Amino acid sequence: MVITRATEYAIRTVVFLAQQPKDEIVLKKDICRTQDVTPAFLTKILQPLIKAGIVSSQRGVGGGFLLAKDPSEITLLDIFQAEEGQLKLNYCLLDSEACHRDNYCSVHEVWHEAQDKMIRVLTKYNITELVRREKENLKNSN
Amino acid sequence: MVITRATEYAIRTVVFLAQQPKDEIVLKKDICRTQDVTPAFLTKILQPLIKAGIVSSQRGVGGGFLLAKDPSEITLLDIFQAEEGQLKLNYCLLDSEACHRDNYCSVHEVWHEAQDKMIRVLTKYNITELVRREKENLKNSN
DNA sequence: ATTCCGTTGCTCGTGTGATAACCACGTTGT
DNA sequence: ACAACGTGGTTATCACACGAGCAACGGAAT
Ligand code: SF4
Ligand code: SF4
Repeated sequence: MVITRATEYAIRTVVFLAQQPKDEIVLKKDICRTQDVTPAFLTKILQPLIKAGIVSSQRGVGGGFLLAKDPSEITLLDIFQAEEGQLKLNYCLLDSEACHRDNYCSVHEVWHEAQDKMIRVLTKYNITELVRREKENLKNSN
Repeated sequence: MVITRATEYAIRTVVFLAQQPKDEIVLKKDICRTQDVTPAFLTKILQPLIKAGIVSSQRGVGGGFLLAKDPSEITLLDIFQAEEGQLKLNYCLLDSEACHRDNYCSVHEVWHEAQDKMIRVLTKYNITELVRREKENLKNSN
């Protein structure tokens, strides 16, 4: 019951990209340096983000990565699901075949409610908002 | 990001015990039969519940398991934490040494909020309530 | 002696976190 | 054109931890 390091790094990466000037192409090694991820691992992490249409990439000299869409249209849930697949707290929540008790089980309903609440929080703030709040946090700490 | 089978079975077990007449001692094999768990695995699962003071056990002839306290005082979070330890969605949420960014990171706050919401749901209903709702669900489906 | 639970150790498979080798593509200098 | 170089892309592999489950033996109660 904990998010993977891949998801954590993916979020850091997207937030970092969103902090750059719009359409600025960022080198992999710059992401690595600033976000404390190794290049090899970041390579792996970026692919799902690209496939999910969150990040796009450019090969060759002057290549690198940049956001594929406006950060205000990206949520933490998008990044999470790109890395870990559909969010589910228990198997019975997605596959109705998973447990024959699900039509009367009251625990099922509680997991469902918990999951809904969680998804709501993860979609509540987009990346633009998170960047704004981070900047504000830094300003206040000075 | 999914609860373990151990937690799932532990919850089933506690709910089952709560459905029995008060202070009725239940055999391990009866729990297994009704809740679809193997005895060997259930043995392992029950120990944390006993250590957490949720279930108590009786050895010897006529022995078995029963709830150690009133089901109205047991929440799903209690059972979860007995099996999986402290609930945390990301490492930075419990250990403040885990990430040096935590004093300004806005994502940290979001995880915190998501976790709080989840904990609130898992403590909202006690086992007595869950048993009542399950009985009601069964009645309505007939 | 019997019938229970408790403890311990083990297996086996899968997932996580990470590395590296090699491939494919774009850019640039000639 | 084209070759060299600088990027990211793909794939295979690794060590390790964890999840899920099994079994053997030990210990308490009756
Ligand atoms: S018993 Fe309830 S909570 Fe558990 S898997 Fe079945 S439906 Fe889901
Ligand atoms: S970057 Fe933020 S969310 Fe990620 S571990 Fe650090 S404090 Fe937590």
